[in-house]
Amino acid sequence: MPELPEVEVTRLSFAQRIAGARIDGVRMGKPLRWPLGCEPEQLVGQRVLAVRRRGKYLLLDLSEGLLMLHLGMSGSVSFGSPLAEPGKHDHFDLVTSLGTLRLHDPRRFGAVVFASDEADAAAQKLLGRLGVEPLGDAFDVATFQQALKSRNMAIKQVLLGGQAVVGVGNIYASEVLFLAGIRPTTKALRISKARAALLHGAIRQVLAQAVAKGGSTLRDFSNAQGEAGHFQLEAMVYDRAGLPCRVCAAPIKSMRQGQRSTFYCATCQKP
DNA sequence: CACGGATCCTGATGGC
DNA sequence: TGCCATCAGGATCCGT
Repeated sequence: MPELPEVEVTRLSFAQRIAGARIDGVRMGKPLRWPLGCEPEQLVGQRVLAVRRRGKYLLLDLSEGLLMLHLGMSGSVSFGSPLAEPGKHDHFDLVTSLGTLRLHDPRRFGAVVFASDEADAAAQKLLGRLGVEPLGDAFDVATFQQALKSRNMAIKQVLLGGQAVVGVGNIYASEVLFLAGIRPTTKALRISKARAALLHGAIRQVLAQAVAKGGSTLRDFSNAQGEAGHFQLEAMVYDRAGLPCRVCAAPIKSMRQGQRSTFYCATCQKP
């Protein structure tokens, strides 16, 4: 469910409401991808100062530490008071004076990890190698062109890799390449500067628009207040194999790249 | 180092 | 209460 826009929409939906809250308790369900990294009691009594985002991670700044949340493939967050009794896929509750933050994650590829601060080894392991934020000023055309020049890999794989830029997941990778007119299999280092500039613009445009519209998701995305996103109504290629291209009417093609499905229009997107 | 693949887990879907 | 194969929004880890 969660690519960068969904994570950001989730953040926006509860960051203000949880700010200043005192942590009163922690409830853990089944194990997630990684252990919490501290005793749950260590969190109790701390304050949640702010909620930030880095890539697809939600970062809760605590009065004495940092709590990193990742939604994996199937995670979603809700925040409210009171919340219903935890269901079988609710694997982490942070009970606070202002409401309960709950991670619901059927596949359990998500994680909640504590670090004493951002320089902590636990934080560096997860955040240390992340690329530049696509919606920030540091994501400039020249740097992006440079990053592509060194990669002898299909451009779609580079986008998913998270080193040239973070936050582009499997859905938006197909969408962004369609908008830029670039075939997903094109090697990154063979993309001209002009086309790299187009791709750079497409990434910013698509992600920013998805955030503005409340996040995407084909099936079940909703923010922490339970409101659904609308981007799925506008996918140009993702999950549209065999359907006519919205621009040229040629049938959308699908293929596998690195165990992930890719969708593209062979007419609109050039190698 | 760069790259490709296996891997974690549960649920939905479709073919037979 | 049918069974089995395939696929799903991520990304780390490991072998080459």
